[in-house]
Amino acid sequence: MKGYLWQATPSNDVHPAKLLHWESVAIDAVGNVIEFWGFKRNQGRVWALLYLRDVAHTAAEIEKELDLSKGGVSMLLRDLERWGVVLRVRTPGDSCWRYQAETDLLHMARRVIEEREFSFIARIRADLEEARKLAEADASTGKAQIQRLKRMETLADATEKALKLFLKTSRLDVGGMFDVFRG
Amino acid sequence: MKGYLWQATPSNDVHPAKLLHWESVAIDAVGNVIEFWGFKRNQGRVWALLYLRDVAHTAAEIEKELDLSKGGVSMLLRDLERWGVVLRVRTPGDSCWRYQAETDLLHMARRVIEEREFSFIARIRADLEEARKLAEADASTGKAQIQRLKRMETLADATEKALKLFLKTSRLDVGGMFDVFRG
DNA sequence: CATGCAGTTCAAAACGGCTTGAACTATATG
DNA sequence: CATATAGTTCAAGCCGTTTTGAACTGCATG
Repeated sequence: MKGYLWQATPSNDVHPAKLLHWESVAIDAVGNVIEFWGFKRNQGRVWALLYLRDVAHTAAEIEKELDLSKGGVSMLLRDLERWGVVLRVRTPGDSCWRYQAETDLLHMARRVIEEREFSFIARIRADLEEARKLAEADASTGKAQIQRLKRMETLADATEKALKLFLKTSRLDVGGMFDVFRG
Repeated sequence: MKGYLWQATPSNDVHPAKLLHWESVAIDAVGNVIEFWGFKRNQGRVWALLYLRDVAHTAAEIEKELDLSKGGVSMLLRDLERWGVVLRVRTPGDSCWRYQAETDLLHMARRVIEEREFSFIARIRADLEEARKLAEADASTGKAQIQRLKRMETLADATEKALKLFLKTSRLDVGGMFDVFRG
């Protein structure tokens, strides 16, 4: 959840490798959702390219199609592979790796978010609790202020609860997508 | 939902106006949650200061307490006022405005997110739909690709559904907080 | 083992959002 | 009306994140 003022791929750009127009529209759309989920736009774009094409591509091909740098592609693929949404395969005769899309994105988004966000919220709650304890220890603190600190803790609680429900929901919602994304 | 590697207010900083240590811990914690919700960290900090102190402050005071710039405070207050979480009051005798916290933050967070996110998701869905239509119009598109484009639309659907539930939940969760945050 | 291409690394550049601060406008006061 | 102080605006600067590209490593092949 951040600022969402992305550029809308107004047209086939100047250096297009061979991406069809509709491909780039779809690929960028996926890039935007995934960015919304807190990942890099280009992680989503790489995955989307591989998923749409349904053919294992080499890093060099991805680089040309999406107009990214060699180093960038390498790092993006490493992330996607680590998260299990892209598979690195070596066709028997061929001497270099090819990459292909694997499983759906939300599956991985959930996992990553789960691990990332909860420690985040836990930290906030810990800070608020610490603040309250310090305030309580300080004789000059008014009763009402302690009240307000406690109420702020509810803010963290509510956020955590909401986040939990969010993840649980996306698990259920996506239940049907589990298979939907294969083939 | 973005990267959450914030600095933990390790100690009373160098130029503190007169913020107590526990105050700054709490204020920063609120800044962090609110940033998580997609707002500016300092919007949360300003609100938190006013809420914790429960006394109307002048812009100059806020500026000193939180070590912000004059211009920054002006803009932050404008946003908070627009969202209805901070009230601008003028005490009879006094010649300058004072600001005080009003209602809880989640109330406003929900409203703003609601309006912001849905147009965001709508846009993504529209792009995916457009891509699919273009692909369908192109004779060279394979059947399987159209399938995959449709499946990508489920990604937007699932995201939207999850978001809706998220907001609804936060509404329920916060139901009890509605009053909790007053006085 | 020399050559060349695939893949990795990382310092530096590019980018984007946030904040600053100086110039400006508005408003109160004598 | 002159002056002072509060509040606003916005171009420029700052800062964190992402991307680039050149140097490097590793591996396959002749």
